[in-house]
Amino acid sequence: MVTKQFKGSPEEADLRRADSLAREIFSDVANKWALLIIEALGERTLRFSELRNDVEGISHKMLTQNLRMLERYGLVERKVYATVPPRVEYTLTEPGQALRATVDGMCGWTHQYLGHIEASRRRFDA
Amino acid sequence: MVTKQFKGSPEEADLRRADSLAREIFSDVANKWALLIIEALGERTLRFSELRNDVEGISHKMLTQNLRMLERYGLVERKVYATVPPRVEYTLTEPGQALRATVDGMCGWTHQYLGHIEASRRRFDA
DNA sequence: CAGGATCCAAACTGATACTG
DNA sequence: CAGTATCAGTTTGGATCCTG
Repeated sequence: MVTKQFKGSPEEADLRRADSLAREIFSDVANKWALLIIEALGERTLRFSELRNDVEGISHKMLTQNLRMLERYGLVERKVYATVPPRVEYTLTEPGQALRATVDGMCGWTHQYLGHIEASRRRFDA
Repeated sequence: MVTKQFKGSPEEADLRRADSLAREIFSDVANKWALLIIEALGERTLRFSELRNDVEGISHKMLTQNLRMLERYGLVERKVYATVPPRVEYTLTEPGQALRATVDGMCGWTHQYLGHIEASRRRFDA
């Protein structure tokens, strides 16, 4: 839609594009694996295999896929060392660190309301 | 694992259970639909059909499914009015509001780094 | 070791039909 | 109106095999 006619001002158009872009980014980033990777990277740099261990339950494929996405978005930096065997390190960039701050908030929230949620869940299931 | 032997103290056991529970909650809540619903509910109460409109792109099925999950976790309250036609309203509970605060943070982050991300993406795709 | 490619299972979607 | 249920089609995820 909104392809043939355009009723609003150019500024309105920009806002709409920005909104849909923001929404797209949000949809990509707001998935558990991406956020758990961000959280795992915390302050320290990690290798692919270390991430695989730290982010419990993540598959090889999802790790690769999400790392590519995060790299593409400029949230993590990928550093390849031309050694044998190869060594690849991932580090949060500044935007990545900023995101991590909010993810930390979510983790804190989870722990804070753990008891409440567990109780509510038990109640609901009865 | 950790079923046959248990090496640590009982306190350690509790911490592990809490951690795996926290992780479970995080995994459920940290998906785009749940977070977008939380965000949409913001301060105001919304009906099912209003949510369907506000959370752009969500399917009937995913909306129902996520609302049940959020209700089960005690993050949204579901209020049914026995009228014809029926009216069902969803409101954030206090824990839900607390979560929303962190989701707001993520939304803010998205808008703040919009330009940076878009640029990085373009660079990566080249 | 890192990660691409492949195949199969599970999850999501959209449409539609049915209930209270 | 607000669901539940179901079906077909698409997408996503996991496991495995292969390479530099």
